[in-house]
Amino acid sequence: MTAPPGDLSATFLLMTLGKRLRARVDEALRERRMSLRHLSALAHLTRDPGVSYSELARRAGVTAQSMQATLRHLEDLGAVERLSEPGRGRTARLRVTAAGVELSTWARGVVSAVDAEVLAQVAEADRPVLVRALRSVFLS
Amino acid sequence: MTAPPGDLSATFLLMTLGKRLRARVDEALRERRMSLRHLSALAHLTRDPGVSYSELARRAGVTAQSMQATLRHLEDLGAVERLSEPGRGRTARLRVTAAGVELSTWARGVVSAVDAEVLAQVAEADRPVLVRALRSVFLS
DNA sequence: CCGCTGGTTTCAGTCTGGCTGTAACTTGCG
DNA sequence: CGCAAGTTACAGCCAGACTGAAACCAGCGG
Repeated sequence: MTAPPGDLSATFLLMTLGKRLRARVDEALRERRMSLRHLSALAHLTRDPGVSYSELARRAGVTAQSMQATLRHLEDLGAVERLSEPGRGRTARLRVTAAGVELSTWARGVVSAVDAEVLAQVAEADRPVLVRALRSVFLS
Repeated sequence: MTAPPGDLSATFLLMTLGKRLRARVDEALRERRMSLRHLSALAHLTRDPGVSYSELARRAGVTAQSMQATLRHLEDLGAVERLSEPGRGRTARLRVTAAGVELSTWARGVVSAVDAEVLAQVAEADRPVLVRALRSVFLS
C-alpha cells in the first residue's frame, strides 16, 4: 500500500492517502451495502431534492449511465424514491426517503469517525492550516 | 467531480483531491503508455534491483498476479528486464533498463509538474506544515 | 399542426484493474 | 527422499466506470 518514496511530495502523499482513506471508508460503508458514490449522490440529493439523473451525474462528474446504476441501488435500499413515473424520455424527479436520511447520517458518521482518526495524527496547531490548505487546493 | 460538501472535512478533501490528482497524473502518464502503478513498480525496482514479483507485489500492496500484469507491460515497454529465465517456480530477478530509468525520470517529472500546480494554490507559509501534516498521517 | 433538435432515461456491450482459484515448478528442511 | 512453503503463471470473475444506440419528451420555427 505504501509506495515509491524518496521524495514524499505533497502530490504523492495526497494520492496515496486519498486511496487509503477511500478504501477505509468504503470498507466501513459496505456494512450497510453502500459505497462512497452512494453517499455522494445521497448528499447531493438531500441538499436539493427533485433533481434529475443527468443533473446528478453532472454534479458528481460521471455519466448519466453510471449514476443510474448507483441510484438504482439506492432505490433498492429504499433510500431514494422517484416522484415521477419511470420511462424513457421523461426526466425523473428524485427524493430521499426517511430511511435515506437515516442512512445518510449514519454514513456521514462513518466518515467523521475516520476523520477523527486522521486528525489525531496531526499536531493540534497544524489542523486548521491543513484543512485550509486542502480547501484552497480543492477550490481550483 | 466535486461532491457532497457542507462540511468539507479533511477526510473528504483528501479523498476527492486524491482522486482528482490521480486522474490528472494518470492522464499525463498515458502519453507514454504508463500509469501510476507502473511508476510505483518502477520506483520500487530502481531503489533495490533484483527483487522478485511477489516481493514487489507485497510492497505495493497488491497481489502477485496484479503485479505480474503491470510488470509484463513494463517489459513490453522495455523498461524492465528479467535477469533469470521465465518459468513457473523459479523466482524472477528483475532490473530496470536504461530506457526504464529514462521513463522513470520523465514520469517523476510529470508528478513534479502537478505538484507545482498543487503547491501554487496554497499560501507560501502553509506549504511546509501541509507536507508535514500529510506525512505524519501517511506514517501510521 | 408538423417536424426537428436537444435533453433524458434506459438497455446493452466493453474496458480496466483489481481479485480469487488453480496449476506447475523450485527450494529448503527434516 | 519427501514434503511444505514460496513463486510464477494462467484462467476466469467482478465492480465500476465508459461508449453506443434506442426510445421518448419538450419546445420552437416555420
